[in-house]
Amino acid sequence: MAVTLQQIAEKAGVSRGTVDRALNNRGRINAEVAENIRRIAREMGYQPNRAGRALAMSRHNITIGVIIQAADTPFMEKVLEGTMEAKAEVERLGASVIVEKIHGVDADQVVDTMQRLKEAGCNGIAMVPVEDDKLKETVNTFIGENIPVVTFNSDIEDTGRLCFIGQNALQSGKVAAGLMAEIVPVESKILIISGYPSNQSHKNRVKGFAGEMAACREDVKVLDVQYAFDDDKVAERITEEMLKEHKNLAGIYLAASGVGGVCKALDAKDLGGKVKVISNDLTVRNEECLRKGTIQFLLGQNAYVQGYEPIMTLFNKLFDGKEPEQEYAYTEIVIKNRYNL
Amino acid sequence: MAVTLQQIAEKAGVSRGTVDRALNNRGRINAEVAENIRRIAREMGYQPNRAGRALAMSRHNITIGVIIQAADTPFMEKVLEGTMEAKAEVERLGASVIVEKIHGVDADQVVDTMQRLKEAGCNGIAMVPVEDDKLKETVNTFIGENIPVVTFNSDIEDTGRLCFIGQNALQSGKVAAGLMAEIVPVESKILIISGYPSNQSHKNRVKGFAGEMAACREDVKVLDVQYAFDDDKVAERITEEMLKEHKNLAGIYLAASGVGGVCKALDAKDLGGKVKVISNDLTVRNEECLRKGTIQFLLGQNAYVQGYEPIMTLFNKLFDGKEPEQEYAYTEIVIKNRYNL
DNA sequence: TTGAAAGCGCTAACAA
DNA sequence: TTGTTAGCGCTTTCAA
Repeated sequence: MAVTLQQIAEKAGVSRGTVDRALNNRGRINAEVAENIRRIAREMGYQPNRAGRALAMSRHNITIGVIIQAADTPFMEKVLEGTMEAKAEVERLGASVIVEKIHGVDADQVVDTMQRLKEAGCNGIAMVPVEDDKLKETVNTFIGENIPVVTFNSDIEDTGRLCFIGQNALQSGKVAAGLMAEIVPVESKILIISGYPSNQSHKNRVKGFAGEMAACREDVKVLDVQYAFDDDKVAERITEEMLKEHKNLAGIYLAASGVGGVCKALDAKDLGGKVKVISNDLTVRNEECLRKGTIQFLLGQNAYVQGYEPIMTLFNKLFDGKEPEQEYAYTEIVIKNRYNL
Repeated sequence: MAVTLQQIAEKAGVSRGTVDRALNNRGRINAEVAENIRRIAREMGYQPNRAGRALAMSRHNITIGVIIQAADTPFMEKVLEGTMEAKAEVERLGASVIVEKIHGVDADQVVDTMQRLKEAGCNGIAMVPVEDDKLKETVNTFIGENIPVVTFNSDIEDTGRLCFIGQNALQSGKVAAGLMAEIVPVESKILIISGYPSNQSHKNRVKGFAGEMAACREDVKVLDVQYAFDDDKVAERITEEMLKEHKNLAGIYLAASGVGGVCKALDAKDLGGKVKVISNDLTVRNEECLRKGTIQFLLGQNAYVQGYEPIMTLFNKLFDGKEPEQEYAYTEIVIKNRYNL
């Protein structure tokens, strides 16, 4: 059996309350007595019982608020799945989680939701932020009021937010480059299709890809970046045009959405599997293309973890006082081919 | 706040004990009353509080025994890491975990250890088994005595063991084939180096690789399987010989250990990066070769999960009565290139 | 500065 | 068949 507070108390000849004060640095205790108790606890290998702690703490009514973009994409659905799992898990330990879905990328709405969550008694907030000054300000206000904020999926820089959980977009681009470098022939051309020029994460993927490609395959020419605005139709048109223009186009790196369009264009010319395609996000449709062989690799960003971890991070902070291990918790970059889906 | 037994009891006009009996099917209760209570619980969205449950159950002294091969390989060290993490986690909920490391692959020793763990009061066993009839018998005896057994890393067939947690070796071979098929040129030759002819998991990897290779790259010739007996020296010699014998050797698939030897042989002829190498296991030395570019891909089998999950699976079974979701819990097959290590 | 005691939600033994 | 109660390990309040 594990060591309990009571056992330590007996050995130290004091009461349970005193041991508690000593081990949790609650003050109101004689320094020597405290030191002695800590020594005994160390010697006995004391590990606090989480169940007992959770039960006693359940009076504190720890509440975590989550602000998440509406789950209208398969990716966000997967995120939400992780969120709901984490919610169930911490609620079984006596805490509460309030999930607020918002639609579109409206900073004001995010700010309003934060306020509402605070009024509802939230002790911590996890959210997918948008780039906005007023939002930054609000985040810092919350921090000042001792309400930690965790960002996930995208980050909001220069604030006191506790940590960010999401993908290292630059690294993701590099991983794609490493794959592409292995599978395209010498002296060939490669096309990059991105989403929005303004999107930070798309930008970083492209940067990582182009940089690494230049570094390890000097013979390959990377064409100017095209933007598909996450639109299959646009991606299809771009692909068609570039295929026409560049005879020896050997590979396409999709830094954002548009797989469907690219595949349609390739299949129409019977080039599926010939022109190598590497893309992002493990959506059902993307996986289909992978299985068919029209695309060669998909890079995943572990949506589930992105939904799950922020809540757990906040819970650990609020419940155990444990700070996250690092400020940037990058999720693993997952490589999928048709066999390990 | 979450719903409690007490709240249900009040609404149903009965006592907490009765609600407990109803929701946990403990019998000794009027069927109609029970049904009514269950309905109310459902309506109120009752979720049992894990902390309360854990605390009450801690009198049962749930003990889990783990039998693991000595941690003298980096892989097993990683497994052990997962084991220790899971141990800490369930012990913080009031259970106990006894980890027994054994040396070599001696069935008798495994059987002895199982007996010892039973005498020490273990209510469940997680282990890396070896193929042996006496061991099978012992496993079945334990099952008969209501002590569930979970196998991990390797499996033991035809017994009543609760489940197996580990890699799908056949699929791992296929994933490797999918990668190799993308990176070797037409009309080239590929070498397979396995470990032991008798090792089930090596055999399955080879089978998966060869089968899939034949299916998707008819132009490529797969040479006869060579065995390196997990020995770098042997792997090196094989590589040297085959390089001499086959001019257009384009790829090597290593189904077991020996990466160091293969790389040495390739580097000696300045063929690192030219002859494509795909291997298994994310050991430090292997990762080094990947970073240097001498090998192209490593397939991981998530050692940590293999150490962690068996304990959690047993704990869920013993604590919640929850059966594992599937009999074969295959760990994800992880693809690593030099950028996502 | 310390001790005593109540209570968190649940299980289980005992009493009715 | 049902109710009552003690107790799991911990936190926290109140009293000493």
